[in-house]
Amino acid sequence: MRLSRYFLPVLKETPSEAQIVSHRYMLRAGMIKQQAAGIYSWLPLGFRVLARIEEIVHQEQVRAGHIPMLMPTIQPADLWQESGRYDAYGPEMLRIRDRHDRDMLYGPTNEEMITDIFRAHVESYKQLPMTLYHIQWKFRDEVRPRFGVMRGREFLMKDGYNFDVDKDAALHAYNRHMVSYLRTYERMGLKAIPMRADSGPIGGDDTHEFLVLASTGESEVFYDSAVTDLTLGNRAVDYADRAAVKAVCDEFTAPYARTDETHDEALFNALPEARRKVGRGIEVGQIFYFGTKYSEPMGAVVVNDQGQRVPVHMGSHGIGVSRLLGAIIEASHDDKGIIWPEGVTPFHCGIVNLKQGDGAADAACEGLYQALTAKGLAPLYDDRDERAGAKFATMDLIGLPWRITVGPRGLKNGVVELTSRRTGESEEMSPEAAVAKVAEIYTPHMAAN
RNA sequence: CGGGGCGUAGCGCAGCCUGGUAGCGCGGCGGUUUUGGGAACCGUAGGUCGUAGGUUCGAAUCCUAUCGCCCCGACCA
Repeated sequence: MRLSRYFLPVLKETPSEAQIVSHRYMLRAGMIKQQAAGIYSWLPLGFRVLARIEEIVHQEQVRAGHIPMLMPTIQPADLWQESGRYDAYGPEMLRIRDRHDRDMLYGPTNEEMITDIFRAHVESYKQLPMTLYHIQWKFRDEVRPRFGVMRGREFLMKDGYNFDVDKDAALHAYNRHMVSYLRTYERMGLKAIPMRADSGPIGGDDTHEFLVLASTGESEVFYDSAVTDLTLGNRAVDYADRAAVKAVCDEFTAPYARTDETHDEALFNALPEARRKVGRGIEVGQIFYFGTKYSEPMGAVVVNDQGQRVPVHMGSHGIGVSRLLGAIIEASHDDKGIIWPEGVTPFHCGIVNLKQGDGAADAACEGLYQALTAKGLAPLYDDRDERAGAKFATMDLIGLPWRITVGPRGLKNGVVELTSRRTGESEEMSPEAAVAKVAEIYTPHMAAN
C-alpha cells in the first residue's frame, strides 16, 4: 500500500475522551472512530488488524477440528424464552421489536441459537463430537462502556459450542479449547494466562478465563510467577489425543493463577513469597463446560450407543476478538506509539523514503515495494511529500514492527537501513539483503497459516 | 444506576464568573524557502457556540428543560 493513496487519518493530538493508552493510540493512529458510547467504526488500519486477528482465530480453531459457520446478529426472542434467559438476562440485552410487533433481540451470545440448530439436525451420537463456532458481532448494553474497544457495547467475538455424548468427551473439548486458545494468543504475541474463573450468567461448573497481564487491566489477578515462564512454542499437539491435550492443560493450570473472583488466600500464601505476584489483567477469552444446562430445557438430545435418548453435554468458548486489539496495544507500546507483534501487524514492513522526488530514492523504494510484495508480504510505503521526521513519527505511531529507511545518503553506498520498532536498533544493508531479512523474519508467521 | 465533569472550526482548547463584532494552536488549501526524527514565513477557507424554550434592546455567556460524551464506583467478553 502506498500511503499517499491510503486512508490513514492520524492525529497529532489526543482526543479528550480517550484515557487509556490503547484507546488513545487507536484514535491517534486512525484505526477507529467512535460513533456512540461503546460503538466504533473500524477505519482501514484498524480493520486490517481486526481481520488479521480474526484470521489467526479461525486458523487455530480449524486446526483444533472446530467447524466455522455464521449465525445472525438479530435473534428471535422465543428461543430465549425457551431457555429461560429472556427474563434472566436483564437490561444488558438490547431488545428490538420488528414491524409485526415480534420481539427480537441483538444477540449478546448464541447458546440458544446454536442449540436450536443442533437439535434440528443432529440425532445420533455417531455425529459427535462436534464443535461449531462463529465470529460475529455481539451487543451487550453495558451500563458504562469505556476504554475504547476494550469495553464496547458492540464487539466482535468468536464464540464456539461443543456437543458431546458424555461429560468426558465434553471435558476433552474443554481441554482442546484451552490448548487452541493458548496457541492463538501466543501467535498474537500475547502472554495470556488461564485462570480459574466464575461462570456468571452462562452457568456451569468448569470455567477458565484467559488474562493478559497489563497494569490497566480491569481484573485483579493473583498468580505464581512460574506461570509466566510457560510457553507452548512450536510443540505439536495432537488434538485428538485426549491424554496429550490434557497434559498441556495440566501444565498450564498447575501453577496458582486466579482472579479476585476465585482467589484463595490460603492457597496463594502457601507459595514461596518470591513467586507470589499480584497484578492486573485484561480478560481476552473464557471457556466453559456447562453440561446439559441448555440441551435439557431445549431438547437437544441424541441417541447413544445403547439406544437411549440423552441430552448432549455442551460447553461454550469465547475470544474477544475486537477487545484483543486493545489488549495487544496495552501489552505492546511505548511513548511513541504502538508496537505490533509480527503476528498481527497490519503491514509487515514500512518503507520510508527520506527524499521523495529524488530519482534514486524513489526508484529504490519502488524496488523494495515490488520485491517485498513478490515475497507475499504487505509493505506500507510512505511516499508522501513529507519531511523525514513526520514520516518517522507516523511509522512509530502506527507501530509496524519493521521499517526500511531509504535516503540518498545511504544509497550512495548502496545501503538502506532496516530498523526494529521494538528495539529501535538499525542495521545498514543492501536493499536485497533487507528484503531477504524481512522475509525471513516473517517466515514462521506465514508458515503458521 | 449513584457521584463528578464536559459539549465553542476536523483535533486540542480559550472566551462564560462581570451579556455587547466568536478567538488561539494544530490540521486543511495555495505559495516561497526548506528537507536524515512531527520545518519557517506569507496568504486563505472553515463555526446556526449540542438542542429547545425563557429572561433581555441584545445570549456562547444568565435561567429552565433535554440530548450526548467522559471519569470514579457498583456490574460485565
